[in-house]
Amino acid sequence: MERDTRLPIGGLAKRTGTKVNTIRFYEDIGLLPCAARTASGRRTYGDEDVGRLAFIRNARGLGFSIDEIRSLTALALGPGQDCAEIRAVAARHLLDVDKKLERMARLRAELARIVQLCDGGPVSDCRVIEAIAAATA
Amino acid sequence: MERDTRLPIGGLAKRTGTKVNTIRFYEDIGLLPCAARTASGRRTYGDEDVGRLAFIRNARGLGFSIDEIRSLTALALGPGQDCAEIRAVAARHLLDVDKKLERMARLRAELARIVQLCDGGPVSDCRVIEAIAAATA
DNA sequence: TTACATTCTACAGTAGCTGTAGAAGCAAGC
DNA sequence: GCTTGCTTCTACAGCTACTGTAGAATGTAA
Repeated sequence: MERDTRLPIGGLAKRTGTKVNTIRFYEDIGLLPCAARTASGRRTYGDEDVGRLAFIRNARGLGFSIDEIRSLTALALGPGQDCAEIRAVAARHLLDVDKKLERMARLRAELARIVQLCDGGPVSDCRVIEAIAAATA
Repeated sequence: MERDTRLPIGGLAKRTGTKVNTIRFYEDIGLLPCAARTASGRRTYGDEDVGRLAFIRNARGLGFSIDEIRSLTALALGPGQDCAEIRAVAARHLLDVDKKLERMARLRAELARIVQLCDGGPVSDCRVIEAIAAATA
């Protein structure tokens, strides 16, 4: 059985695909609790820390902001009947993502149109600059 | 006929939907040329400045970075036969946008799945936190 | 022991602005 | 002429979410 699998900060970094500096940064801003320290002052991490950091990284990967993650973890560690709020945070974020997607799709179309203005024609007929100057996106 | 329609910085700001500080920022970083000044030292802008700022704002709206805009204007004001390069900048940016869109669509799907884990079930069954912790996006 | 890797703190830099402080100018009303 | 209130000026701090660096200390392997 594996036990006492304490990791130094570099180990945690490798395990979670996070940079060492980022881990310290999360601790600084209170997103991660202060790490335990060895006698010489170095941070050590256990399984719980691995899980918590993995959660943070996944949430960031899903586009949650640091503040949203703060809310999520506060709710998750809180009284217990706040699941509706947790869902609300995620649902709100989903709406934001949908808005961004929509906006990006419109932008993409406009951009493609602009690039095509040049397609096939002689180089001297390029209207890309004018098209950007008149863009509506 | 309208002539001598010189604008103070606030007027240019309104005209182009840009904040005053942003205009000064663009001048600072050399994206806009140094503005002409009145006797008392205030910036004044003419039609050309309106056009150039409008171009910058549209390009930003299309997601071009400041550096890309720098390239575009340099090419546009340059020798003249660089249109292929202009198109290349825009096409490269389009590819970037496509990549981002793809990534966001995947993320959106994962997020929707997670939010749905809660749908209709009793509040105490919410698995959003666990789902985020195990997310693959 | 010597060398190299890792960690420590502390701080500067990234993009693209945005906001603020404090001083000066300007235009209108009385 | 004077006051009020808006705009502008410079200069700098702050925002998000990290990332990179310097310089010192500590750990590990040959």
